[in-house]
Amino acid sequence: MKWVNVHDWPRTKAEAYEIQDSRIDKVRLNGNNVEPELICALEGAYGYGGQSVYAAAVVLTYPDFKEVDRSLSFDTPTFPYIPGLFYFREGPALIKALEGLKETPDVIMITAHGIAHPRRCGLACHIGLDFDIPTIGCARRLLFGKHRQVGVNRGSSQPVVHRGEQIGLAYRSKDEVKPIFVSPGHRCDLTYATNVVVSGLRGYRLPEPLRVAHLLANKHKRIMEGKNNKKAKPEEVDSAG
DNA sequence: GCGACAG
DNA sequence: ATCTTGTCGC
Repeated sequence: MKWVNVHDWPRTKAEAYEIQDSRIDKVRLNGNNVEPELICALEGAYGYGGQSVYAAAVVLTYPDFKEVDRSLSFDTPTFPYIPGLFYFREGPALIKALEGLKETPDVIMITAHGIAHPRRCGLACHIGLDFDIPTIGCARRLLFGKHRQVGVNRGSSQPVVHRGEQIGLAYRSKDEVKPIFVSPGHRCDLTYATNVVVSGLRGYRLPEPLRVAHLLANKHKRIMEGKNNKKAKPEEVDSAG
């Protein structure tokens, strides 16, 4: 895939906010109601000390989820993790992974928020803008907005709202497990995003595409770093052998 | 001022 | 997110 809407990468928080603010009005929440044929899932896994990111992009058929393409990437983020500016930390790794795909999916699902964000411009929105493609945010924790308690049974949900406006959905994807949070990123609405997420559930908390991407990203990381080859602590080096 | 805070 | 083993529970 091609990164079509390229922009400079910020070095400071102020620059990041500037870029984010300039993109808010470009986010579109319509234009997609057709069932996808190919879906892509994006996920990043952090290396030792959280100083490196291994990303995985996997393209699957929909709705049977057979893998047709995958791409792995590595990046050493320079931007810190700041709630609300997550894109500027993990974005480079995710973009690299997407650039390595030969297949072009109809929609991308990402472990992050879309418009359920303080400025309605979460990571999923940015990725959608970057590649001009529909994106769905599916996060494990709430970043912004409020919702009433979600019923304990699978399928229960509550709208995530802010000042009376619904910006996402808290959805119980599995009995007695914490809900997940769905919000559109770009070129789709919440209904579409929810449908795609829910139709991807296969008995686990996360929809199958993200589950696959998650496993892939972690596998990638372990292969590169070695499961038990983390940097030894100094004292262990001295006393060893 | 205090608490919250995607990964 | 990551560090980290076994272990309690369905």
